[in-house]
Amino acid sequence: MPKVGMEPLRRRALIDAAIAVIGERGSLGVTMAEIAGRAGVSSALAHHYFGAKGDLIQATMRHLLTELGSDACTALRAARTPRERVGAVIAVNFSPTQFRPETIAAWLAFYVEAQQSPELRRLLKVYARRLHSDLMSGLIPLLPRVEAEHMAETIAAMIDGFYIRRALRDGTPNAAGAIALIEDFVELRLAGLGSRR
Amino acid sequence: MPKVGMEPLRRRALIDAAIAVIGERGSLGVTMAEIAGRAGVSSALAHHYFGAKGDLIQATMRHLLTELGSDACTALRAARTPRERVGAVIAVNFSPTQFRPETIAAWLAFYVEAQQSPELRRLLKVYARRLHSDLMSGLIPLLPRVEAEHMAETIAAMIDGFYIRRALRDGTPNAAGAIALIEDFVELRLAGLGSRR
Amino acid sequence: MPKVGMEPLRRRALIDAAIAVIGERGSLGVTMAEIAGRAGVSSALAHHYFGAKGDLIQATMRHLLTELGSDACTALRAARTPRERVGAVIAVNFSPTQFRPETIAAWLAFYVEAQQSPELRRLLKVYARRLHSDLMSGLIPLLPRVEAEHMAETIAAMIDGFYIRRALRDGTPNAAGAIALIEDFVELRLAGLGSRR
Amino acid sequence: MPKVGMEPLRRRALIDAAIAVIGERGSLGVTMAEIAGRAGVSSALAHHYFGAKGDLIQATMRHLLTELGSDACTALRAARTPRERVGAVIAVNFSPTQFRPETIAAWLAFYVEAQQSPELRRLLKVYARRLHSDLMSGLIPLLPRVEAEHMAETIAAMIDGFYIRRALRDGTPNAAGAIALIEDFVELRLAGLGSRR
DNA sequence: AATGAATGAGCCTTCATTCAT
DNA sequence: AATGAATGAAGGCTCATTCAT
Repeated sequence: MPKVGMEPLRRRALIDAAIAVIGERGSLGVTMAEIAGRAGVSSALAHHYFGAKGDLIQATMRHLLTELGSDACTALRAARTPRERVGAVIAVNFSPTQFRPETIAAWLAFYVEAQQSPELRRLLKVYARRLHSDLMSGLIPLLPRVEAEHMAETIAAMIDGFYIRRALRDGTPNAAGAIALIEDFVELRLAGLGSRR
Repeated sequence: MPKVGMEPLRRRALIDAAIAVIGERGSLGVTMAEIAGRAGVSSALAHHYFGAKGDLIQATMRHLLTELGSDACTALRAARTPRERVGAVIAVNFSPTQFRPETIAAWLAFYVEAQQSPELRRLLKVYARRLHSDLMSGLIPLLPRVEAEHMAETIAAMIDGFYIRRALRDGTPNAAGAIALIEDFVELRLAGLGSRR
Repeated sequence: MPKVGMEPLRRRALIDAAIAVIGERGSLGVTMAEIAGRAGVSSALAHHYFGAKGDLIQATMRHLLTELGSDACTALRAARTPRERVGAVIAVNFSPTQFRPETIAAWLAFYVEAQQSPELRRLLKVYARRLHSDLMSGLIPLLPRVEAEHMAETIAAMIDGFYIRRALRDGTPNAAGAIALIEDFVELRLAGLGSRR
Repeated sequence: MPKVGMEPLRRRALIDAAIAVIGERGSLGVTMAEIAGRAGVSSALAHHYFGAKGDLIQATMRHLLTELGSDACTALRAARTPRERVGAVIAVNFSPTQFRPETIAAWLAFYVEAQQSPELRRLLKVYARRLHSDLMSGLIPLLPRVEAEHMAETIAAMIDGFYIRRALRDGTPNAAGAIALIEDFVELRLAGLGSRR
């Protein structure tokens, strides 16, 4: 009995395996055989579904991006005020689904690889733009445009900064601490400007 | 043309070449032959002086670390007040010698690789600790201990965050902008606490 | 042409090729490419099936050992008397399947390599022990224990000695001559003791 | 002050170093750098004095051969009767100067290498011939020609056999045991023929 | 749909050897 | 007399990729 409709299942399994393996090793220098093995299939099958290794890597990153995007979307929908929108964007980046050691490691690996691969860089820019616009959607009502821009940039840098710094820590990353420090900054800035929350 | 005393020259040339090549490619996945070729020597010579590839990589990172350390030292000596110390530490990380595309790329590559290599991780932790203590040396006189700790952590994250974000930009990184945003945060926080500058 | 179930065929072909090449060159310093080429496959495939070069070498030696072991077993089963057992053990070591130039050369190469490789040494000791016990199974009924031990040791030394000496000869080794000289010694010793054949 | 007359000293030191290193590693696969290092000089100097590596190896073997030859000569001169000559030849091969682990290992390595190198094979044949004629000089007066030939060949095989077998043992080789077993054979054979000692 | 078989290309590393000093 | 400097050549090994089944 020929198995039909396996394609989406296999693709998903391979992408999950890629995240797991890349996360564990903290590098894109993992082999196709490792990824395929983790997914329980042969490396030939991985090529069958994704073509070259780079394509699987890209698909994996796209998956991460999509997941983050939908998480952000959900969080933003639940926000009632502009200030809550800002908090939601920050929180989602440190949510248990995102801020796991393996995901963090994978993100960093992608950042580095992006310098060689225009396609990966393009994808990361998509993410950066979206993060920026998500933040701005909350900040614009609270601050003058220029200050909002600055603040969005600073928050984004802090998020990435905590990601990269946690990568050095052993053990579980401390999401709550990171959120607290960023929120602290947001509060301070908004208070200083007598913002209309 | 003298043929003696080449060792230090070659070692230095190879490390410089390593930074250049790693920086260009944004990855430690460069070949010994590339690095050696850039330095104008054979790959065999690189092995002769450094042993394995990993050793050259480590030496390169140590070099970067040392350079940053001495830059920081110099900058700190010139600072007259605690507040100036904080500014000096921030500034040095974005000085023209440090915040160049190739150096930035190399740093990121090291961060990622650190997850696989305990030795590289150790080196990065040294850097992190030093950055922290340098910042604290300026913050302690200005803030209560706990707040100083938090602030040091936040500043460090912002520095790393701007590094990683600049890696995505094409063209020259904007050091001044990054400094301004971080300084802005520092000012805000110190003002808010009515600190004794 | 079937493309499945190649593994045992390839493994065997590679081991045979290894014996041939090592035999020709009289040294383990042959390249994987040479062995693989002789077997008609790429060196990558040799690594695929055996891992490292050392593993192929070990497998090859194990093969030689196994073959000698089964030859000896067959020969011993055909022996009717203790005296015939002794003769069988001697004969089998100089049988056309064992006492060929390439096999001899391979054995010597293994002996030498054994001094560096504990694993090879272990394997050679297995062979030595088996030869000893095979000889003893025939000698014990014919001689007092101590004399039997001595004789077994001497015969073993003569076998190895003729092997190493034949390695220097050009052309076909003279198996019959070696057997005759060893048998001569056995006869002499047994006669001298008035043994019960 | 220029050092003069260093050549013979250096050559000797390098040959001794070669024996030591080859003996330790039990293989000719040692590097020129290792040998030179053991002799306390640079590898370039080894090339200066010996040319290629093969030349040093040959010189080393020639040295071993010469030493054994002069040992044998001395021993033979002290022998009063033909029977003593036979004993002397046997004994000299197991004397403390010859039957040391490192010398044994070196000999075996040479035997194996001889299969690749005509020059080394030639040297080993010289040794074999000399051993044979030394033995014959004692056996001819004691036995008919044909029997003497056979016996010389057998003794030679036993000597080489004990060498190769000792290579597998750990620890100090047992010279006395080997001599006893060979002498035992000699006695037996001579007694059996009612020889005229 | 899936895989074992197979390989070419490339990289790290070693080492004998040469040369200028 | 002696050596540090330097390299070409080669080998082991890995890995993405293809192909026939």
